[in-house]
Amino acid sequence: MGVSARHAPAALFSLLRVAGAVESHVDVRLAPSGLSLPKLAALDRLVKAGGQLPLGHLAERLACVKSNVTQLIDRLEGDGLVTRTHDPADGRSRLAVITDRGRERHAEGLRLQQDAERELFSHLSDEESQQLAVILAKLERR
Amino acid sequence: MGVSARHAPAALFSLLRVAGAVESHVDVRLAPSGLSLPKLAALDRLVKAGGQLPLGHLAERLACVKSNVTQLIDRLEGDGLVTRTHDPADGRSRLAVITDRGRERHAEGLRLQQDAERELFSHLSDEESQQLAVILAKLERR
DNA sequence: AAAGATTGACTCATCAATCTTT
DNA sequence: AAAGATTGATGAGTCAATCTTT
Repeated sequence: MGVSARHAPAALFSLLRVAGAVESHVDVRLAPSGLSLPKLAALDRLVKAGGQLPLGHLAERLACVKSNVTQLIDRLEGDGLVTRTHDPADGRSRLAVITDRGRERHAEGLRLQQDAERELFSHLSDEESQQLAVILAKLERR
Repeated sequence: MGVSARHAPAALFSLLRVAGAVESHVDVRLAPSGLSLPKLAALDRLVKAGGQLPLGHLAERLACVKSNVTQLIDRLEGDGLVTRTHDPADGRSRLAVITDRGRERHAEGLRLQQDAERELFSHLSDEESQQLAVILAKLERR
């Protein structure tokens, strides 16, 4: 990285803008399922965990704050996709349990999300996909 | 792009996660100025436009919906960084006008944002910056 | 009627404070 | 006291409905 090293101007805003566009594209594709990306992500973690998780663990796996999960589960419960039960092992803890409708919806949403993802990234060559992975890893490591 | 063409697994979530991390990193650096990235962006458009803009035009330049600008300007007005005036040319229109404090804050925030951006992207080689620009352009074009 | 702005209702995220259970 | 969850306030974004002015 020599004296001439200069990142593209407005790389920051470009990255944020594209990420926003990509996110909203996926959201649109997801809309027919009645799911948002955050809701799908929560259902996905539950399915991957075998159907249920304490809210605190779910927050960890979603990399967000616990109060956010409380509200997200409120909405998913309102949709009938999740229920809350007591944790038999610890009276302080609540379990989020996915319902049958929740599993169906998850399968549908996952399919739509993967279609959208394939569509978006199919415009990149193998080489570009590889480059992107490297660059994102570098950016993530501060 | 041959038969073997496959994008990196979870490229979508990787992109969204990194964008979120980058955004929050910049937000942290910006915090001492009392500005958020959306507030800085609004002030920046005003400065670039010579100090004032009708709210509708500001919404266009921020690529967001008008009601969002209404609320953003509410908050900036509360901070004393912007004032609202009537548009002499059209009674329906309101002008967002940046204040002196707003200009100072903008200069400070811009400096902090640019420092953070430089820091983030300095880890990329010239070549990688170039690659990133190309890839983001492709992703943006659907 | 159409354009500009605002308001109200909602999603999603944060933080600080609180309540309950351990 | 500490851990798990919730509540309340706030920021940032969307959409639909409304008010005012053209």
